[in-house]
Amino acid sequence: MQLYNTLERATVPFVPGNPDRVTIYLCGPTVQAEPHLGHGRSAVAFDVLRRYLEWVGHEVEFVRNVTDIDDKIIARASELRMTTEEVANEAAAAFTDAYDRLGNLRPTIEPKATEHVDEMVAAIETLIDLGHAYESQGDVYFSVRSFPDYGKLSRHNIADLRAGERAEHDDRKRDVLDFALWKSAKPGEPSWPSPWGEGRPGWHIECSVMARMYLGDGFDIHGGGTDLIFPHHENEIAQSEAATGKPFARFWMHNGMLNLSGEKMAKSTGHVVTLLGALDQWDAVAVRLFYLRTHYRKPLDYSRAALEDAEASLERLRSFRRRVPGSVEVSPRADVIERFKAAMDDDLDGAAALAVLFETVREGNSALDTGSDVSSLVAAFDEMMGVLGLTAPATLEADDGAVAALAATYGIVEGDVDDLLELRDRARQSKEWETADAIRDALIELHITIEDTADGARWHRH
RNA sequence: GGCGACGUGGCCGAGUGGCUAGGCAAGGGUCUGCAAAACCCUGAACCCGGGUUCGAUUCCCGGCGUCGCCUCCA
Repeated sequence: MQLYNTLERATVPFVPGNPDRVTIYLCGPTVQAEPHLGHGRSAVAFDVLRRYLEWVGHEVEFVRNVTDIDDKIIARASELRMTTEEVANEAAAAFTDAYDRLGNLRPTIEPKATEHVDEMVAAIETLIDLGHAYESQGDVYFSVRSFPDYGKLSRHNIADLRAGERAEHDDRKRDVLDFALWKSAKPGEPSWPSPWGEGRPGWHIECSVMARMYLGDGFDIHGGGTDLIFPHHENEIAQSEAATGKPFARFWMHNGMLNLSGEKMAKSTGHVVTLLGALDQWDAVAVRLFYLRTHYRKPLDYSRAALEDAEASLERLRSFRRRVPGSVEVSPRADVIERFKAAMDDDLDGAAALAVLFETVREGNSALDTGSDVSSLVAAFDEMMGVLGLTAPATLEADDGAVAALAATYGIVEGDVDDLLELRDRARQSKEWETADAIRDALIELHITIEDTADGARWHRH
């Protein structure tokens, strides 16, 4: 298997340090507000990585942190007159809900920053002892020039960074590029005790500490969005490797941004489509398919049309599977699985993997039309759908109220879709096509599609 | 200004130095109640200008354009 390693700027063979336990750390969200579609993309990209690794036989330790203390959470809490804990818990619950609905497996460990402050303080002390950090007016900063490799991930060099520095000069820092490991607390802010007074950890040290604590030094894969390469991941490397002298993570994987009207979706600008909102509007599996259609490293543009396209594609997959009800017990067709693996082994080429899936559907449909055995194709289909996390049934519920209202117009009290289908069936039998078609068309308006088959009418939410 | 990514048919989107991506939409057909849904089939592309090559959408150089990072951010 080959993966693109940002550290090398190349796609290179991926061999786990320990094949029995592949270790992945993914930068999770800062829980200040509810998730948007971009967060979902990152979560899905790495969920597919994890599922694929497990499918090919690895055990995977998958850590995704929750940053539940930072300046923005504090600002939001004071704005809403809530505690930072309340803000964080509420947002974290929204993330969990949205990620579950997307069909992501839960991380094996989901550490919270606030539960690891002691370890962070210890790590900062180590950095001070080693001369890589210094205290200044209750803050502690990492000294960038003390780490010669600084810039190796983002391919920046210190001189260029200084030249392009836009941040205002802060006289507590010895160098504009130095970044905070510890921030002193202002009155009323949540804080933890430390040798430098009451305060809170800086964002970057949180990830360094939690990653090393759960996965050890030199773990396999560190992931996140491309927007985190600099400074966040660069700083994580600096802190960790300065402290230990050992490599921090072996592979760095970064997912591309989700764009809205050609521009990056970002909380800070309010330029967002919320994830939960999208999941109320579209089938969760369609949203997932929308992500997977584009290679994970490329930018992906959100649009209504793109989601509708994904929805239609998903329907093709589902209707194929509906033709062969139940589970299949035979082994999957080997050539299909081989092609699927080839696509996934090539830096998780989801789009190419989907092509294999759709080709399988076409071949399967043709075989069904001629009455050939399709069980090994269906088995392969199920395997691939499982690895991609697309097997969930339709997630959007029929609107019971609207259906009942429709039924009422035909004199049915508290009717459901099945009642309407029964009515339509009777109309069809007596060749009252207008009535039958009116019911069908009205149901389509309610996102319910009817399929007339030899065994009678079936319906599904679309 | 520095670093980086990308520009493929109507739309989305893989990939390759010469040989079919795939999806959506469109057109044709099968089935059917003339339908709907479903299924099958079909076509069309590689930003511009040079260069390397027997041959480039694919490699190299230049241009134009879009986007990301350089500040919090998945």
